Amino acid sequence: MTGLLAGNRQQARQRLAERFRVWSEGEFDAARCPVRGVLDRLGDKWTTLIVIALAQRPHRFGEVRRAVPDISKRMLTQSLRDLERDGLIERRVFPTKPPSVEYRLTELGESLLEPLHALVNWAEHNQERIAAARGVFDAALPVAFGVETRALPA
Amino acid sequence: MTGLLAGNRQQARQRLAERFRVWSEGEFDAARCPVRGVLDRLGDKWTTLIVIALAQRPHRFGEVRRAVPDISKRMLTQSLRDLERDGLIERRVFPTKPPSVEYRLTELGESLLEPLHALVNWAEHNQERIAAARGVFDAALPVAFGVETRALPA
DNA sequence: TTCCAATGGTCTCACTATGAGACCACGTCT
DNA sequence: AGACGTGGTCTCATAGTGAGACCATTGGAA
Repeated sequence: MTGLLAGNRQQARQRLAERFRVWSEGEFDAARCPVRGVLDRLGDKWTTLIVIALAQRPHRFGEVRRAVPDISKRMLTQSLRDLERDGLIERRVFPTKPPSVEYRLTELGESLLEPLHALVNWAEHNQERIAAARGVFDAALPVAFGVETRALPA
Repeated sequence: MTGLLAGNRQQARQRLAERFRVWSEGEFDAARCPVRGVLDRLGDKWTTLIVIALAQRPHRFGEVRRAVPDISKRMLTQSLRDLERDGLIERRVFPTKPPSVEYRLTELGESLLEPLHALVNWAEHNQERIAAARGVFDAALPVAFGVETRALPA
């Protein structure tokens, strides 16, 4: 197991490093690297959750809201707009009374599910290790001591 | 191509939907779903970039800062702390004068590179489609018209 | 009949997270 | 002697976010 996995990991590492080097070359325009823009969107707290919710099936506005209970209407609207603007979801209005609106993944949005699934998978597999690490870190905080372990010791 | 890719996509879709359903069952504790916590961290604008930067090799504080130029010292410090707390990176202090500090990925952090690479790969492959979609969306904004296409038409 | 809920949003207000930049203590280079 | 680089922390102004009021309409319940 170590062999193949380590191989994949090394490959991933090298490719990411390579990408990063490429981005860093030339003057740094900040928005010069388009991946930044894309990652920012995905990095959004709600965006990812909405996409996952829509992975099941199309949802209406209220359904999304119920599926992701702790999102405010304001942010839900904004996230849906952003997602629609980026072409990841599609918005359909039906002339019912009152009018109903349905959101569904586009083909582009669906293509995102694969890498997203890889990430969610990783998160599920490693959440315990992360929780453990947090416990260790928090326990090691120099609360009882007056010792400042972070500032420069001079 | 359509066959295999579509197959993977369907699989990803179904698995994500399945996960989401599981999370949604029982009363929603918000923090009940640990994946939320992990995704929030990854969703962080800077976290991901720092991890990618460290994929190359260990970096010192100032090096990370130069690698990700538009991050403030404040957020860099905080992001590095969070990453360290989650066990994704390790912090080493060397007793040089002035003391130098090195950050490197842990094994857990390195394991994140694989799904992260998948995501970055997707972002690079699809950034043009996204940019195009944004263009279309922005062009379709009812600026010239007084028409409000978003609010309910009553 | 009248009142309430649900539809999909928008708008305002308060709070919080973020970025810019000063400051620190030390040592080295000019 | 004065400026700079080390890795941070601290304050302050501004940006982003969440809570909740509000809107217009219609259907169902009281």
